Amino acid sequence: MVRHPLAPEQIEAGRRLGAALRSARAGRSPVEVALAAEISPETLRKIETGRLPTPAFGTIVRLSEVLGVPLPELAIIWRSDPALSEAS
Amino acid sequence: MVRHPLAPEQIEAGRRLGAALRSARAGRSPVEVALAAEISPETLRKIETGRLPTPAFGTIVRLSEVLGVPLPELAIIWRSDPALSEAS
DNA sequence: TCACCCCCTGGTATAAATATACCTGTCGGT
DNA sequence: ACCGACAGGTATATTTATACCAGGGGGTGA
Repeated sequence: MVRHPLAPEQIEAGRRLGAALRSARAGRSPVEVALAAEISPETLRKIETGRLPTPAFGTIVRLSEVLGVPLPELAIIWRSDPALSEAS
Repeated sequence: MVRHPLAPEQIEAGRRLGAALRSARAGRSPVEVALAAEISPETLRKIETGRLPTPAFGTIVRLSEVLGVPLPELAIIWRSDPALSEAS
């Protein structure tokens, strides 16, 4: 295999990331945020809904700036595997 | 067009990011770091040389953890456009 | 009620890029 | 002579990023 399909954990991580970004957008217009982050509104929506689970680094950097969410916080959300905290 | 080709600035950003990651790896073995970050050694080398200019968010997150480089620092490196500081 | 308008969902489609693997070769050490 | 790190080429399945579509709800105004 030349490129592994995304693992279920990564898809889950993408869902958490997207949900966090959407809640961070709060009341702001989706098009306004997307254009400010220099991505298309379609792409922003797919990221928020988790249909693009692993966006490019630069895309997340721009979104974190536009939305005012610290990058480490997004990293924690992305890494946090619910199965781990469950197995305490 | 369905997806824009990478802009020259993004390729430059990828070069800076890769160079920073390589210098952060310092003396460590490339395979050791790659496996710790759960990516293939080939991929790590391509990121370090800038041939993968915009890696996935999770890939950079794992590398920043393994190498001990703070994520915001990588973001700054990625964003810093030399043309901007030149135009002071 | 009806007509808009905006946000949102989920489907299809497609060029460009990632992530992986293999290969040939160079350069320093040992 | 060998080995590990490195560069760069080719190849390919999977994914991103973009765009379009048909439609569902929730307002608001005529």
